[in-house]
Amino acid sequence: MSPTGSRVRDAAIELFAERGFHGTGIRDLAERAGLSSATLYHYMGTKEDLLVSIMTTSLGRLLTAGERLTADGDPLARITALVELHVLTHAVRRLETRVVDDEMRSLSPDHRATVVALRDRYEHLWQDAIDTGCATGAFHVRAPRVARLALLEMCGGIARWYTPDGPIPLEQLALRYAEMALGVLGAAGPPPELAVDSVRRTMALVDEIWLPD
Amino acid sequence: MSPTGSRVRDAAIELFAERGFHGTGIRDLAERAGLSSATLYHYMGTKEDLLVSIMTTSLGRLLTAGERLTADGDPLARITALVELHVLTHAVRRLETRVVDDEMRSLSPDHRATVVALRDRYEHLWQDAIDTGCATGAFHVRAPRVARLALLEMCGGIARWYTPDGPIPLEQLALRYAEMALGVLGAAGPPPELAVDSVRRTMALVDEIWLPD
DNA sequence: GGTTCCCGATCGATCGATCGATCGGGCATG
DNA sequence: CATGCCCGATCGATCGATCGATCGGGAACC
Repeated sequence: MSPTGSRVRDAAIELFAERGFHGTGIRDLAERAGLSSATLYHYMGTKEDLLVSIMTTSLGRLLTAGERLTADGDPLARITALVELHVLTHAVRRLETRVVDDEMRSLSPDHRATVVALRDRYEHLWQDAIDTGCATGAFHVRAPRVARLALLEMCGGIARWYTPDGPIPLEQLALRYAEMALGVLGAAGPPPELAVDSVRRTMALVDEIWLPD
Repeated sequence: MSPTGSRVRDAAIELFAERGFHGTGIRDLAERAGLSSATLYHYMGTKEDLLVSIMTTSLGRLLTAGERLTADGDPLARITALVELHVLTHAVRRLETRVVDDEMRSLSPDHRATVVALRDRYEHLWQDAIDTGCATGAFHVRAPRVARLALLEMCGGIARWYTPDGPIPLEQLALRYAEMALGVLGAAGPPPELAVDSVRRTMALVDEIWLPD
């Protein structure tokens, strides 16, 4: 994407996250990007196209990363990696993940269907790890589907309050969330040094997939 | 409130939850309430006044209920009751709790300060129960503040997907969330019959505080 | 001289909010 | 009981502002 195109996208992510899609005007977008409102349309389609593009690329990266992290490993390792991935991305890409999570309702039906399909594929990675863990006896959950929804909300919620200035380093935060998630699933955690290894591996993947832009 | 005033408020809750505050027009509101857009202003102040009123009454009820449920009891009983309360209200009053949780950003600074103050008082009930439980050894959490945030997001998230038609009765759902919350806190759960008693008591309080309208 | 980039001007539509006017039912006065 | 008045409730019309989007043309670069 052209440098100006990226500026437009970044401005949109900031404003959509801050004020919401309907709360952001074309002129706000243009001002933030340092362009006239007319020039904006040289770099984007409609305002909704811009939203859809932000959501699909963000969700697409999350899905790619999730698939790589769950390609092998036992259920405990897989769910741990997914929790770390979800927490880390929602922290380091706080604004765009908020847009993805909060602006689904602003999409027209067909666009929404596309985005929901992506989200469902991602959430299936979680459900599969949880169900397998329940079957092997690694997890003890009475309602696996509810557990998936609860975990996703819990981990994604970090985007609503995280700031890099907080007292707890991000790596520690991811460890805490992994511990809490295993508590939700009624599972015993791995030895601490293995947990740290897992977080470092996940952080490296997040850097690899999210940094090149 | 007058019957028509209630109709206006109900319409606003539905539309704000469905389309967002900025996504809802005065004329949408009027149509849903069965009035002209002019008549709307006989029953409300500005559109934002309507939003503030919805948020403060909803949060006020939650705070009242939370204070009553945590007036006595050990930390485990208190956090269990808070989880049940949060889950039950976010399920039975799904729309208005979504408005409270999602539309904070649509408020002007002074109105937001009012609502945030209410929310902070409510969340302090959670933090106090968690901290006390950590001090007495009932809970085992490395980062109590993070645990509070994680629990609140996990429990409130039910408003994003709950429907009464689901396969799991609401009472069971509350029990599952209480179990998961104790897992997050590293606490042993109470015997099943005590847990059921707690949920029934919380459901009765929710009915008492939320039904009279 | 075509292509890319950019903008001032402007479009019709819709926004939140207000206007003056009307209707009808209670209520005090005679 | 009848009359005249008041007022809550309601509406159609309309306000100025802003919305998302488009146009034709200028400037810069290859």
